[in-house]
Amino acid sequence: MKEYSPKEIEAKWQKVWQDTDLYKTDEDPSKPKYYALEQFPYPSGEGLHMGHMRVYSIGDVVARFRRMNGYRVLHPMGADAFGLPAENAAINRGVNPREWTLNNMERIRREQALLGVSYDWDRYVGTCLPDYYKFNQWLFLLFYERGLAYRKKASVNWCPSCNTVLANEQVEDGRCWRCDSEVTKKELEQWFLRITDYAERLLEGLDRLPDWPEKVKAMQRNWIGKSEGAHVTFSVPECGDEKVTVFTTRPDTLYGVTYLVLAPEHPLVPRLIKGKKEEEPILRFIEEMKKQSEIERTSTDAEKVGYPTGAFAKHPLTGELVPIWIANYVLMDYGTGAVMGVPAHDERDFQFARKYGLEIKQVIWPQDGDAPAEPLAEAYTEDGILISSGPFDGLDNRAAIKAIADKLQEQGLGGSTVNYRLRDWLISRQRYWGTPIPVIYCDDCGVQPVPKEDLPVVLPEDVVFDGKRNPLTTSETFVHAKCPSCGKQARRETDTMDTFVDSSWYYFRYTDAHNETVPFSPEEVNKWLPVDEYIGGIEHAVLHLLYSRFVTKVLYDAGMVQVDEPFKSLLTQGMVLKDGFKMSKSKGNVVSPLEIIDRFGADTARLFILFAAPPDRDLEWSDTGVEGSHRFLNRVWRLIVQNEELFKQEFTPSASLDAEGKELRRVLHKTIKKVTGEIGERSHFNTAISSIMELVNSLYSYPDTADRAIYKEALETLVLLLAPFVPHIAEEMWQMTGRKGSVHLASWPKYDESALVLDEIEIAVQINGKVRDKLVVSANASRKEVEKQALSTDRIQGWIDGKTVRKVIVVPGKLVNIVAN
RNA sequence: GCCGAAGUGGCGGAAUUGGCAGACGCGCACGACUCAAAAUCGUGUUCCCGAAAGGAGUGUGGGUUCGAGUCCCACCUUCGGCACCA
Repeated sequence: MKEYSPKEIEAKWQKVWQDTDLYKTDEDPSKPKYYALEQFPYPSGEGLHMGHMRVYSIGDVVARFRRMNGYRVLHPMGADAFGLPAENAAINRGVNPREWTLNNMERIRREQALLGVSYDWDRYVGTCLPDYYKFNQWLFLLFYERGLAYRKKASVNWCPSCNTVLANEQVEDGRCWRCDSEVTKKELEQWFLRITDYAERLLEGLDRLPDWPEKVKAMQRNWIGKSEGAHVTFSVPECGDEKVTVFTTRPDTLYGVTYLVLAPEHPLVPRLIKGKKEEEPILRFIEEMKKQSEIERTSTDAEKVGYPTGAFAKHPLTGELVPIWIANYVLMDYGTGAVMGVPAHDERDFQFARKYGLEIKQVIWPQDGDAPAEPLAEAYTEDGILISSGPFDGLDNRAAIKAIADKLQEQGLGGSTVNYRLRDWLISRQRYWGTPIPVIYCDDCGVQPVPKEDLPVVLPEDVVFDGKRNPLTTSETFVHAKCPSCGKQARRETDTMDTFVDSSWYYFRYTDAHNETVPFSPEEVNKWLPVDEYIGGIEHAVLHLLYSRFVTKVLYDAGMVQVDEPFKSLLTQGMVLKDGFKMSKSKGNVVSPLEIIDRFGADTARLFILFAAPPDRDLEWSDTGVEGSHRFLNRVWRLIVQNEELFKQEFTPSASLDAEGKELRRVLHKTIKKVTGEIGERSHFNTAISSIMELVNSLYSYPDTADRAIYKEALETLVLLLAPFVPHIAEEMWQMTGRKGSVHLASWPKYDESALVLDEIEIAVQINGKVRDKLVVSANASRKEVEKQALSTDRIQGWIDGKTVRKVIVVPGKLVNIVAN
């Protein structure tokens, strides 16, 4: 008998598919579209790992399933190829980043092909190639024209190890997302994209994404950090017209303010303390704060430390003077960098007031409680009724939030406002291997964007990689440029763009990958977007996925795309674990996909990874599990090979099937229904596969003497059902059944609801909810008949003997429950 | 502290609308084939007691219901995100 030899057939079919352009995108406009997309890989020097293997296997099932179901499917692949590792390789190994990256891209592409994935390689996109990054620059200019790209001097996150600034989203627990070094602060002039303008739309859009995991939406909501409250402006009489505006979510407690606190970096601080005895210690304190790392500064259990400035602010409604303090717990980059202290109704303020002996004034009182205990033992943060609040006394505090904000508004002293935690996206990077920001600085004309017709601004080759400076600053030919406006000598921007800019629009580019004049044409992009299923890792929940949504909304506003959300459905695949831990070199628990493919074939590897867990859950690698999957494929293989003779025979479907044939037909159609639903509706590939396994078990126990026509049909259908999961072996077996043409172009089988109906059904008979007997009844038996039969069996009679039957519940087709006592 | 997800056999996991808990696979045990082994095929496999009948059982405690892994209330544990956020 012919042996199953994955090596041989996988190489054979991969070549055939390539030679026949089998996976070239179907453009037939009469078919419904489907865009299946997996996050493109970062071509590091490591090659393919199990995480890749998993995401591509999932995406490939989705794409193949849709193709067989009559969709025209876009299923492209590319590489996210700019970024630090290539540049560091250049420094450490003395290689050229471009060559290094192109080699890695080629390698990962080769390894992806070994998985047997159905990509349209003609649409390949590599972000480090000038024909791609040209349009990063084009898009930057679009943002600039629309007032969404701006340059400002700000205190920014600096990674001392990567020698570059980072966006807020790229700092995790005060550490660099890539190298884990502690991030410090630096005052630098940098380019930002105005994502904060889109905060509300980014938040609101999440409600229109029912097919996104709740988890990711929650993370984005958290990150955007919407907070409703009010601005309140206090004046500082001793400083003339100076004002301090605070943000609060509790304007209802305004009459309980007994002090203000400013962040140490607040611009007003120097004026408040100038010439006072407080000046010296406060300046020392500010210096100390500056030296602290982000981690120390924002740690929840850091001791609250404050200093009085000696200055006082005038309460906007009472006119009372309250002391102004500065303290470490107030952050300059949230709200206004100033807060009002209401110790009676805020735990943190309470703590602070206790420590420094500040006044605690209660202004809210429980609805039906007794007079407030003096002094308060802890902050009262519940709802209640206002007291000691002038005209607002007796008002419910919820109502007072609005009433007091309105009053402030009326008097021009503040009013309701919304605050977001989200900061603008800092995109400048002081590194070489990225897209040059297309800007020129002219002494006479100022900031000058590079004209679109001059794009791309190409990365120069004459640079020095010494690990100390931004290499671009070492290229004379690059730095010196002519001012596009006046033509005089000018200086070119040497920073490059965050690579997350590159990946925030690549899925548009796939629709029109070779367009030389614009990033993509509206016709092409509108044919395919939104992405119907986007598959990738959870680690991009607030990075790539947030940036992509932002960029899409800007392109929507610019009239370039018709969608304002790029990814209709999102599937975040879990990690691949070994012995309970993420695979990593340092743990020494890495299993190489290529080794597995070499030993068992890609089909086995794909099958195992899809079968071992639902896609969104972490998956525990199991060597014996892989062997099990391989065993299953061998089992299927033998089933087909053993029946090669059968496939040569023609059958006219028999008018009446024998009992076994009928049962097989029922199992077959049940399987089609199950597999179709599990892939198409639920993305539960593990249960789809398990039901195929059950079908195979049925085929193995099907007697030789029973109907052959249905047996043959079941075998052929089995191959079709397996095709999305294990494309090579399915293709080989499809040929054995005598079919011409690829199984991957065949139609997905349809199920016949009437085949699912049974003549007789086994139902459970319960007494008081416990199963006591089983009963086989005719499928069309009436409730009454079923009840009668259930009550009449010997076993049931024995159980109800001496008891009174109170009630009998008949659930048709399922069970009978007899209530007796 | 706030938000999100999850807790089911020895293990991965299944049970889609409240209806026979443990599908499918791994592992394990036994059997067949074999001189033997591998491969393959078959049988069994939640736990306890038992010859059988039975009893217990989906993190814990309560509730709703004829009936709860599934719904409600209160808690525990684990994982993930945010957080001196005003």
